This record gives sequence, structure tokens and C-alpha cells, in this order.
Amino acid sequence: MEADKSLVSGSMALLVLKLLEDGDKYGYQMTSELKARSEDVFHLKAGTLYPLLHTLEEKGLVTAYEREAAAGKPRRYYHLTKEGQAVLREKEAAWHTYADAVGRVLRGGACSAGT
Amino acid sequence: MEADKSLVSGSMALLVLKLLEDGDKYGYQMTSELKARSEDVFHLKAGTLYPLLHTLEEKGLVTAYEREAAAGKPRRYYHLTKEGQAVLREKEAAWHTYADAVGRVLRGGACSAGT
DNA sequence: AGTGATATATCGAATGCCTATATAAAAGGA
DNA sequence: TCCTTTTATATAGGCATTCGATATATCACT
Repeated sequence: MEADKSLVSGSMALLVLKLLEDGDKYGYQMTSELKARSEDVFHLKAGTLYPLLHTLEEKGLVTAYEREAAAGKPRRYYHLTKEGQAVLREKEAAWHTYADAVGRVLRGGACSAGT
Repeated sequence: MEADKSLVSGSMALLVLKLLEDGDKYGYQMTSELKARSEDVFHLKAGTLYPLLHTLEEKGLVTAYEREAAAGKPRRYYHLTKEGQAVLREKEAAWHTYADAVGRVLRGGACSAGT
């Protein structure tokens, strides 16, 4: 199943940062892992990912380095910086706040009389 | 606490539709209820809400009617149509799919320590 | 008379993501 | 050999969503 594209945005940075917490990764790897870990919900496109990675690099949240692959083009690996880790924690907290609030609204139909 | 604005978008339609499941409501009331029910996480602005309501009306998801208030300007009430209810259920399902997927990624994905 | 809350409405700007496109190398089939 | 798919990175253009600023109008309180 695929997520409604209009439902959420701005969370890709959070997810990419989270992937890098696991260890350094290159772009193409992130798209595959995100697809696998989300069970086919997230289809992070190249046209979304690479500009996002460049932005994260400009902000100092990740650093990049190239490494030759056994075959094919050299891969550009990304590494999560300390700043990136801090931002990741902020974004995780913000996500939980937001998701909990949506949950309250979606479940809270009956309690409208209260307070 | 306030949700990171860049974190999510496109969910306002879902939340507004959900509010109307409870019963007919007018715009200003929706902003207050959403703020209360989300415990101050959602600050739905007038500049967001009214264009959104007009769009929902064009799509046939809600209908509108005016009713005089005891005092002040006449209020424009919105009613959830059957189509609106159907779309609401779709959007609720999409939200759960999305939120669950984010949860999976944030908890360490598929290949970490078991469940 | 002035301020703030109630109540609806529109416009311009910013942001975020996607589609389409381009480049390049290796693997596999016809 | 040629062609398509997969791997791999990258940019430009465009659409959708939301907010801030602004406008109008009535009522309550001072």
C-alpha cells in the first residue's frame, strides 16, 4: 500500500537522518532501505533524496565522502554529524508530539464535552 | 508545544473532516476545537481553514448552510456528506498506514533487535 | 470611542515533494 | 554486438499545502 502523497511532507529529512543513525550509507542504498523498512510505504525518489542530502550537508547535519565500489560508479557516502544527531532527536520528538495529537483527534470524537 | 510545521502537511483536510463527523460545525468553532482536542498542537489558521473548506465543498465532501447566531455575524455551518465520510475513512486508513511506517523506521526498522 | 474576541474571507509567499530528464557503468538476454 | 534493466548520482520545472498579512463586520467590556 502506498501513502497518500498529500498526507504528509517534511518528514523525509527525519527518516533519512534516522537511517544514517544506523551507520554511513549512500543515496541509492537509502531509497532501498527506506522502502524495505517501511514495508513499501515510502518511495523516496532520487529527485527528492539528492537535493535533500545536499541541503542536509549545507546545514552541517551530515558530511559526505566518496568511496570506490567493487563495480560501477564510485559511491557517495553520508555520515551523520553530532549536530545531525541533535536535530534527529528534535525531529523525532516533534513527530511523536504530532502523531499523538492526530491520534487524539481521530479517537477523541466522543470527548468533545469535556473541559 | 507546537508541532514542527515542516514535519507534516496535507493532514488538515483529514482533521477537519474528522471534526465534522461529530456533527455540523462552523469555521471558527473548528479552529477552537482542533486546538483543544490536540492539546494546543494544531493551530489551524483562518487563512488555511476557509480556503480548505471551500475546496472540500467543491469536491462535494461537505455542504454549507448559514444560520443566524443569537448575536454577531451569521455563522456558516458545514455538514459532512456521504462522500465526505468515505473520503474520511480513506484518509484515516492512509494516516494509520503512514504513521505505522514512520514508527517502524524510527524503532530501528526490520533488521535490528527483534520486535 | 477604543480594544479585543468572534466570524468569515482572499492574496502573496514560502516550503516540500514529485516528474521528467541527463549522465554513466555493469549485468543479462537476444 | 546491441539493447534493456539495475545500480548510482544529479538538476530543472512544476504542483500542492500552509502560513502571514490584510480586510470586513458585530458584539462585549471599559
